[in-house]
Amino acid sequence: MAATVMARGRAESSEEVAELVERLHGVMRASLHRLQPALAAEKITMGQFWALHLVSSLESASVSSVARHLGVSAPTVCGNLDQLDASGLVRRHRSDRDRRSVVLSLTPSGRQVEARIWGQIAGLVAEAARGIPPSDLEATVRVFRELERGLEAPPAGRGAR
Amino acid sequence: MAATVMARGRAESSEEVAELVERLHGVMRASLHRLQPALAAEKITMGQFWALHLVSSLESASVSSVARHLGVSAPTVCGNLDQLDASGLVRRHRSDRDRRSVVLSLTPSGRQVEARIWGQIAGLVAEAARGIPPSDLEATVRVFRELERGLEAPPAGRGAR
DNA sequence: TATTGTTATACTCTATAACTATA
DNA sequence: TATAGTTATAGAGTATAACAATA
Repeated sequence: MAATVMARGRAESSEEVAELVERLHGVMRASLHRLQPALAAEKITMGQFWALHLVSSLESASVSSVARHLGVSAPTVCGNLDQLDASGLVRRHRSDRDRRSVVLSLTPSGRQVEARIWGQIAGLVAEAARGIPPSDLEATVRVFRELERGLEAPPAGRGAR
Repeated sequence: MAATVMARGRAESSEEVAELVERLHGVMRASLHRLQPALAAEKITMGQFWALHLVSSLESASVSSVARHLGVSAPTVCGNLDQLDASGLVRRHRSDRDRRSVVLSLTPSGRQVEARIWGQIAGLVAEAARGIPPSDLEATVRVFRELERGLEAPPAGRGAR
């Protein structure tokens, strides 16, 4: 019955998962290498770019909200913002509603830099994805949505062993 | 004719690519966070693990061959190997055929550590992939093989803009 | 001269701990 | 007391440059 199918499915997907992990690692390092010239041209690092991207994406970005969405610590984001601030790409100002909090916004220059780098990233991946069937790309997006969801929360209460 | 279809396909996949990039980033950071306890338990870092994994995978691993396969510099690998060597997980010895070259091999302990961590990674991903249709996983592996291939070599001669 | 490995150095990313200001 | 942001510090990962030994 179903158990046989399950067992076969798991044995197969184990090798598939192993290959996926290696490819994921390979794609990440290759992307970073390919993106380096564009980042260097904008005098920005990858960490700074992700902070910039989140300030751009979030409704009302604060240090802690950016940190939360990126899954990094507040001091890390704070450091990235120091550099973005110094480069004139992001502005900080204290909130009037809660004076502990800092409201982040992009400068026009920050907006341009974010758009250019995001365009480079998308172009790079789109170029590498040339020739891949759209249905495969759609499946991949579905898989990654699910993987991210499944990896986010440590399944605390549920003993996996 | 085909141009219309192409244009539509590109506009659509542009958003798809953007989401894929964000999910990729999210999955990477989530995996690293989830893997931290296992790495800490083995007193090993992610960089050391990938070096260990390549010494394990390559036919006859040398510093330069590991560096090439990981896409990192020789000094980086050399440093990782220093630590793996000090932890008794990897052994180095000069090649007799070419005395410049160093032949790398896993110790029994290194083999065990590699297997345990690789198992953790695979288990983590397999758990997160529970419920994903096998056909979607297969498509994803195809996509990542192609993406890695497409990202590897800078398309030097071909002006992409 | 070219290649393999190593050391020296520097910079980024990351985290934890401690501190300040505010709530 | 708790929270937002920051500063201080330290460890890991990365790279380039300079060097040693060998080819």
